[in-house]
Amino acid sequence: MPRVSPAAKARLEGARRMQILAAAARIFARKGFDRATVTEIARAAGLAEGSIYNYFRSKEELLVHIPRQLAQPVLATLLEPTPMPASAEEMKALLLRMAEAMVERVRTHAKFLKVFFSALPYLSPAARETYMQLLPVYGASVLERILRDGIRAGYLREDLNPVIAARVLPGMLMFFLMVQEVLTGRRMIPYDYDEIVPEAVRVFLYGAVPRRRAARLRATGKVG
Amino acid sequence: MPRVSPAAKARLEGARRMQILAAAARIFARKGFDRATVTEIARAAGLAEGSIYNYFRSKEELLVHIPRQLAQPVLATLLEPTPMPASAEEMKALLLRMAEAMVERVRTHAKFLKVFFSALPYLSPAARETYMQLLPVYGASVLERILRDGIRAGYLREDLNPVIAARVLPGMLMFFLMVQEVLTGRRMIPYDYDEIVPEAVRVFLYGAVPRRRAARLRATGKVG
Amino acid sequence: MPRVSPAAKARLEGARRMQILAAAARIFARKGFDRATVTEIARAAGLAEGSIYNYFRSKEELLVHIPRQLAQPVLATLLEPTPMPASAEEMKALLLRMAEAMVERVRTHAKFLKVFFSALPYLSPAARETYMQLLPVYGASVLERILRDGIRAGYLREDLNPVIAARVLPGMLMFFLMVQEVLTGRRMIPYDYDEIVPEAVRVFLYGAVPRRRAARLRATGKVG
Amino acid sequence: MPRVSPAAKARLEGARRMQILAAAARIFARKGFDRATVTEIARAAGLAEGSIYNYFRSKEELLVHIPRQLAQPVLATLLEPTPMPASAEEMKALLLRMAEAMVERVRTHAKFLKVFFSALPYLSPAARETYMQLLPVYGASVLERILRDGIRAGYLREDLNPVIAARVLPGMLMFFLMVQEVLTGRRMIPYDYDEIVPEAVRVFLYGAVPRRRAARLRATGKVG
DNA sequence: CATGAATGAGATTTCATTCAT
DNA sequence: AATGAATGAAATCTCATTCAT
Repeated sequence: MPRVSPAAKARLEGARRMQILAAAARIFARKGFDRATVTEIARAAGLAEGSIYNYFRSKEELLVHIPRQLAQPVLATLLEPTPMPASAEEMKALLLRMAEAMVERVRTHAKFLKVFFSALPYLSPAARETYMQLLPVYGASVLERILRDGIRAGYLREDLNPVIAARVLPGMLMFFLMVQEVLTGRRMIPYDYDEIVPEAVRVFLYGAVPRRRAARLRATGKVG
Repeated sequence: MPRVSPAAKARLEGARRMQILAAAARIFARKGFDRATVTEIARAAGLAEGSIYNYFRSKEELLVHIPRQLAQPVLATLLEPTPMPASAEEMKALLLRMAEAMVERVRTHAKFLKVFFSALPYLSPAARETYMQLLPVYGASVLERILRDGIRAGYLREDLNPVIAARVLPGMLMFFLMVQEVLTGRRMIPYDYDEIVPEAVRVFLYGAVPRRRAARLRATGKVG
Repeated sequence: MPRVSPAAKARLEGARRMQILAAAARIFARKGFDRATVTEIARAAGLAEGSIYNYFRSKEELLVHIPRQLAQPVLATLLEPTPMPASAEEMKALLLRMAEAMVERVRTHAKFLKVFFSALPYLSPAARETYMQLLPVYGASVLERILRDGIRAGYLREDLNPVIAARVLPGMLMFFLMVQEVLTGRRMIPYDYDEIVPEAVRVFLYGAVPRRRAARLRATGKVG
Repeated sequence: MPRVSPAAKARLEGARRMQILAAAARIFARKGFDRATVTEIARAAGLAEGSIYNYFRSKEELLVHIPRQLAQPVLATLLEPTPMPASAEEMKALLLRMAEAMVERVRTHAKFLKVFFSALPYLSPAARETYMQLLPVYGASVLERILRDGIRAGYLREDLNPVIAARVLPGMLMFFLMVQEVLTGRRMIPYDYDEIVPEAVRVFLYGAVPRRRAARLRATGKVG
């Protein structure tokens, strides 16, 4: 005969799991998966080493469950439904907002992403599969839909490949973010993100070549 | 009395070091830094474990020295002097060549990059510093110079920020490459790089917005 | 005020103890003393781990109490009184019956005997003493009496040593049984026990040497 | 280039293995497989814990290899080519010699056998398989051949089943030995083995029933 | 009494590094 | 310089036992 209701018990167990995962994420972020020790994680969670194993079968399981419980909110906001833009200006505003959100999220979760990228390549295939579902995180599919709409509506080039463009666009900032925030952890150029982000969006939308000249080039058929 | 001349000896020692580093890179790539064992590396190099320590002080030193000796050639070709483009078309051709080279190099060294990204965040500060010099590998500084020239020559927008643009441009492909080639190892969209690369370059140079419309928008002062 | 009478309470407690010991015996039999876990035993007994400790002080106590409560019945049937045989034929029939009973019992309790032999040598002296009383299980003393009677009645060799014979006879089958049923758990020769048992008894009674030849040898005084 | 000849190295390694196995056998014998610790075994062998693993892959492997290297001599002498007996007398002499050897060996290795029987039932199937090959140690197959020859030569009953007889004969002494020497470690009857062994052989060869009477019984068809 | 989460000692195993040869 | 056996610290995981509820 249980002294606490099953519901209360489940809630309590869930809380403990969260508490452990949070500690694990902290430690993993600080030292990497292989260098973090279970004892350390337990201490960080305010438990004894053995207690961890009442909630997770192994150290690897800790890693596998971190995103599911911890990154879920991040993923959620990233994928929340966005109103389709009706013009190039609206598109620009939307892209700016998305880019700013991306920057903010990466910077906030830089430490976690560090673990993420470190551990991923060497996890067991099963664990990797679990992680994989998190990867489209960078929102390529959302972008693709938006670009496709823009082309149909005529405010984006009709010869733009939305599949490819949706995959190269995020990288403009993401790679920079990865290097600066996740890998090196130090500022690489003397600009803030509120300068970098608009510039990236402007390049994406209008290109590096001056409009007049570009128009001329296109008119004479020299541009591909 | 030395049997071999000091020079010959140095050469021999250099060769041995290269041989060990090559083996280490292979093993690190396959299993990650922490999971690779010194014994394994020694065997792969055709030596006994103990012998490694005649050439490197520790396992970490192996990692630290890999880029310097191994990535040097990669870096070299990337940075080899390129004739400055004199027009947008030449610029486009140059960017295409650079992008293709980048794709080829990342794909060739995917396994090594895997280690690189895995190990980097958790290395000792000293080791990290060593690595750092490799990071501009993606050629940002070269690009920056090229863009600056283009602006000065007038075939790139005069309000383009060459510092930022040089950092966001490589990411367009690099992030995609990282995810597809290094992290997941599986194709993510049904396009080959000979379609992806030109599209990325085209977007960078001419933007996603149609030229005519863009020109008009810019003329009415609503853009930028 | 007790809700139940002390007597009822004692009965209940006794039942619980039996229930736990039965579960322990099952698990010990399956995995051996050291590899069985208290949790496992508790689950098999339909209790939680902690509850075990309300009835037994430790895991070893479980083992110590198993024979007393559980092996008692086994032992009892094994030692039940047998009518003395009056002739060699009756003796043969009796030995056959005893042997068959032994085979049946060993096979039935193979799992229990497995624990028995595994744990015995390493128990605390006290625990071992408890077990020891089970050892004459193989009924040597009963046999000895029967053989002694047979010699006195003249249908067994007068120079037969009943003490020794009573100890070597059971082994003919027991050792085979131990190896085949308890230790390896697989059939070792292509004969069933209904062929093996009579053959063993026949050898015991009439020997391996042909009667005529034996008679001759004995007559010439060469045997002995 | 090895400093020591491969032969010398192999010899040295073999010696170390023996040294470790001897220590393992001692410790296993004292505490049983599960309660013995690798550290303990290492200390007993005069090594550090880790060193054990330079010679054996796991603790279980230690157990598995003990018989092979330790019981090898025992087995060897047991299986050494024996001249086939040409008469019942020679057969008797041979059986006596074999039985005496068996007694001597069991008594010498009583402690090891204790471990052997304790651990066997719970080993991994693979390990058990390895052991299995040792089990016919008690010489059943050798005996079987000898009995078969005896039957063919006519000095053993032609209706004797050599397969069964070869399996029940060793048990006559082995079971007694197991109980007295291995399990309880104390003398159970007031006879020495130099009385027990001949009596067992005599019973096996000539049976418990007096020859004359047996002959008569067989003649009247009441036996067998 | 029943429960089962918490505990932490202890066991096995790995592996970077040392060092005698 | 090369070797690889030896080392032992450290890591993961198990499980008997306790104890608050």
